[in-house]
Amino acid sequence: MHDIRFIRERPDEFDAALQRRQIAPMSRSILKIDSDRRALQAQIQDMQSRRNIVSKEIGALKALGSDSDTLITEVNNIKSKIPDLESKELSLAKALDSQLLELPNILNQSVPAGDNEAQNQLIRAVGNIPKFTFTPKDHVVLGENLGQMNFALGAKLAGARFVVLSGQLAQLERALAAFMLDTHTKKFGYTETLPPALVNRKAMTGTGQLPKFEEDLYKTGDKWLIPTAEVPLTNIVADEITDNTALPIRMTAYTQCFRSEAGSAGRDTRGMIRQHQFSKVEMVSIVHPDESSAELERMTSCAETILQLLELPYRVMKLCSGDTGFSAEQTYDLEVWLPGQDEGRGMYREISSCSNCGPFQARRMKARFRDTKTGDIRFVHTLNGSGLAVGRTLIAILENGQQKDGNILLPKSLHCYMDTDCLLAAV
RNA sequence: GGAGAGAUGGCAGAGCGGUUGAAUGCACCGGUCUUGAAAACCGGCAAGGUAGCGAUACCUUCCAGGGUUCGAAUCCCUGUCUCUCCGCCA
Repeated sequence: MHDIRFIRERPDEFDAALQRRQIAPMSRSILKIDSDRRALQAQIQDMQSRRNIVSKEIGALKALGSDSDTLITEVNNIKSKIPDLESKELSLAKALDSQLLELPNILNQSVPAGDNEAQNQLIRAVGNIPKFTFTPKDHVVLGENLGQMNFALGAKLAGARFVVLSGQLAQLERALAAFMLDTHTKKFGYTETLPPALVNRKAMTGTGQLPKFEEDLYKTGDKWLIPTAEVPLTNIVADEITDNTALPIRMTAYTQCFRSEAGSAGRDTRGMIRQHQFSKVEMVSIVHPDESSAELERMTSCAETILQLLELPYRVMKLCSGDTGFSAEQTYDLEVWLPGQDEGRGMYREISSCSNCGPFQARRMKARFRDTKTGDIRFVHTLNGSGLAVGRTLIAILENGQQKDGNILLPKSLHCYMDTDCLLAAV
């Protein structure tokens, strides 16, 4: 959400920021509503003030046993006029709110201009792309050869975009989650957290999924299934005022994530790349405004460490203006190398996304901190990042570790979690 | 699911129709004292908004939404959540 005072003071700057998001100027229409509302508000406040004064006088007169009928008439007269003005004021406030809630975050200056992912900026590539003496297979073939990845069964139980893992692959999923959580908690100081997987409308609005992206979400009753643990983790600080001394707050969680994938019909239909349900280890940081830029770099490197420890080659991309998400000021994507994609030619695929949301989410959810020295109360900055998407990591392990015979060599970091260094093909 | 109790400032906790935006304690901030610290003492300290250059004034908010009243933290209704007891249960 945007600061209305910023729009009042610097409407041109605001419109320019919208422009970068391919949105037409809005400051004029927003400020019109805003000034109408404030005029109404001033009028209401004058009446309320008079009402309060007269009511106190009535009280004083009653205490003396004097007659107060004229004053009561006056107050009733004022009161009869207030509700109408209030309802007008309320509808303007709602109009303003609904406009502001649907506008995306202002991009950081450093975000490169661009229409789509093709214009994202390569920051660095890390690790060696494996060379194969044979045409590498994709994870679907590898998983089915292991006899432990069954898409037909997923379809039978739930429908398209579901899978059933079994045996060592099911264990691998659990091993990866444990390995990631252990790394983030022990090495990087994140607090392991197990949040609800269903949340209310308020939480979804706080992080920015609602009101604009309802169609991407699954809903049951009056609750929504989380599309990412970012939602419950970030909303932990909603409506709170924490002392600056408690910052930064760093949390990590392993959860299932649910996405309707409404906008991606036909894309990535093969394999486990894009499922309705997937698991992810998420990192969330709540930080002082001065620290959020550095925290984004730190968080990104936490996610990178996982890839490095798993010996997976990847690259870091800085998202361009057209590819940066609604709530983010700035985003780094980590893309892992998947040698089995594109008929065995291989390609990079997103496996993590680390974003600095600045005060955008904090303002929506009223997450603030108090500077105990100055007494100032300000909005915190929030960041979130995947560390990592577990299903896609599993894919990467299979495709990068594959041998000619269909066996899968596991990275050293996982040996103790898997009690083996290799998955053996069943066929 | 049944029966009761409750929801007040960062926390604990008074208040139960008007002078209460809210006692008191803790925490926090400033100061006195001290070589320094602790203790003690003094002072400050809710949030959001509107108007104003500003001192400041005013409005709203005591879980949320309705209602009663000239006036509601206080009374009534609904919802949400919490606690206690009983039942059921992974």
